[in-house]
Amino acid sequence: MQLPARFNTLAPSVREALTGDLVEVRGLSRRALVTDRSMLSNDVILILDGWAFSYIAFASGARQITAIHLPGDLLFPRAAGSGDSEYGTCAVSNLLIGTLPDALVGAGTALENIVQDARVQNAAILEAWLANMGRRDAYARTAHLLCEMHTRAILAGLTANATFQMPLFQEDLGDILGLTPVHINRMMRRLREGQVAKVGFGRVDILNLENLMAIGSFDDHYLHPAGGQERGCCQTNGAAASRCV
Amino acid sequence: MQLPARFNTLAPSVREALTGDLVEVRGLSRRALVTDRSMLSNDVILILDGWAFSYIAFASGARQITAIHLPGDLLFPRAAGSGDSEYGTCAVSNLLIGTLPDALVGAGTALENIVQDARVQNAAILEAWLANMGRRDAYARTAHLLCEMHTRAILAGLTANATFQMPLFQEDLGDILGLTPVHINRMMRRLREGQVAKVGFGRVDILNLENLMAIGSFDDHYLHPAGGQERGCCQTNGAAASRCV
DNA sequence: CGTCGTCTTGACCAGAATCAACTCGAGTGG
DNA sequence: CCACTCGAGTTGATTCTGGTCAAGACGACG
Repeated sequence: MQLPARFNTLAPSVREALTGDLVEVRGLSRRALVTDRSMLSNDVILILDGWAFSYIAFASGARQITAIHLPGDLLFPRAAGSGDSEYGTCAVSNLLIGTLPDALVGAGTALENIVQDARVQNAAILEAWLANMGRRDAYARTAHLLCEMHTRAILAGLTANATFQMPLFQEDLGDILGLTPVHINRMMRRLREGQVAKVGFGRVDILNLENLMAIGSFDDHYLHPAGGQERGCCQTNGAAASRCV
Repeated sequence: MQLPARFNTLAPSVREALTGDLVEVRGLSRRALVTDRSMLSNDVILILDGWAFSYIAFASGARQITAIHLPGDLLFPRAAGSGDSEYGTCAVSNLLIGTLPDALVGAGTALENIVQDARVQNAAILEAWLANMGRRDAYARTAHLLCEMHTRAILAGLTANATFQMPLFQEDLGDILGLTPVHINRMMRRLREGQVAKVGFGRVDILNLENLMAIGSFDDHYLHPAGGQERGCCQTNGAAASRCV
């Protein structure tokens, strides 16, 4: 069992625990649902290879993608939803996943920290997405997403340069960013014409990363564990938010 | 120490653990920052009385509120942020909070389940907000938020009917919903003129709850622990999402 | 009484949605 | 082998939701 590159820095004992605790490793094909089987428990799903995304689908037909999962990411499935909204997770590309049973992941286990960190990380990304949607226009939003995916692709060991695979349709991107596919297309054109990034054929080529980051006012700190090396670093925050005094 | 109504159903032993573990109970005044002191650890903050919200503030001056905290809610502070975004939590009204030390909240403690549930709940709300912003127009979004706050006010024991205090400015509501204060105002007028809800003076009066829920296509399941009574209930999900086959 | 902060309203503008058509490549079947 | 379909991407024309700008109302407070 080859673990995702994300885990390369872990202590061998933890890597072994992770590998050993995996049950029900299985492959899924493009666009298959991953959350139909593991739903009856608090088991955690580990992405071993490929991409997936989680979404909320409304009865109206609208869909909001709430998370993208890359190799090494952990996924905490939710009950299938009720009323006019359905929760789900589905494979973007061909996908290899494993299940970590509830019991092996909770209090006092070797994996506790990993799982906890993943929860915190997932929440941080969700907050960043919320801020992205609420407070940036379509162009900046698109740029920000590309920056995030680029950084995460590097962290997942999927690339070392400015090119990576991103097997999402423009319609998917729209459902991530709260835009229509047509408008995603226009934003992509704008990025292309500005020599900032080329997106298409399931691939992203970043032509001018600095520029892209500026457009999306991207700051990667939310993708890294708190405070760099030290966990929970402190800094007195004199400035604070101007509106909260 | 009077615990929020949310905890009334807990076993007495857990209530005692909760009360006993609280350190540094303190009061804050309107609009004071709560995250400046507890930031140096993974301590958890419990809202004892009053409202608070967490936000991300951009260098540009824009702000996105990422969570509203009511009495009984738990809050997991994040480092103060860097680059062009600042994270923070501030008191909406006068606020009483307590701190639960990291060590008393982790693996094997009496509070483990409570804390875990709170994390899951916080994530569920965040996802609902994301979907709200991404896939509903301003009117529906506003209605949805009012429904959520109403349900949560009931769960927090702050009201038993269709009226409750909500000490947020229209500017705050805008920063929750990704709208301008002017447009929030228009949506409030529309709700008022449609005899659906009256919002103002720090108070919400829901005149027609059924209608309000319909406008916001509100479904409260995400505010309740998984599956109602049973934890992690299973239901085979034949329908699934139409676009993920 | 004047100032300040919040709410309110109207007029106007712009960013994104909508609608509709066309391109292009991959399959598919006659 | 070619016509056909189908799905995804691309583009333009038009509409409309929500933003921007600016002014006034109103209550709290010094």
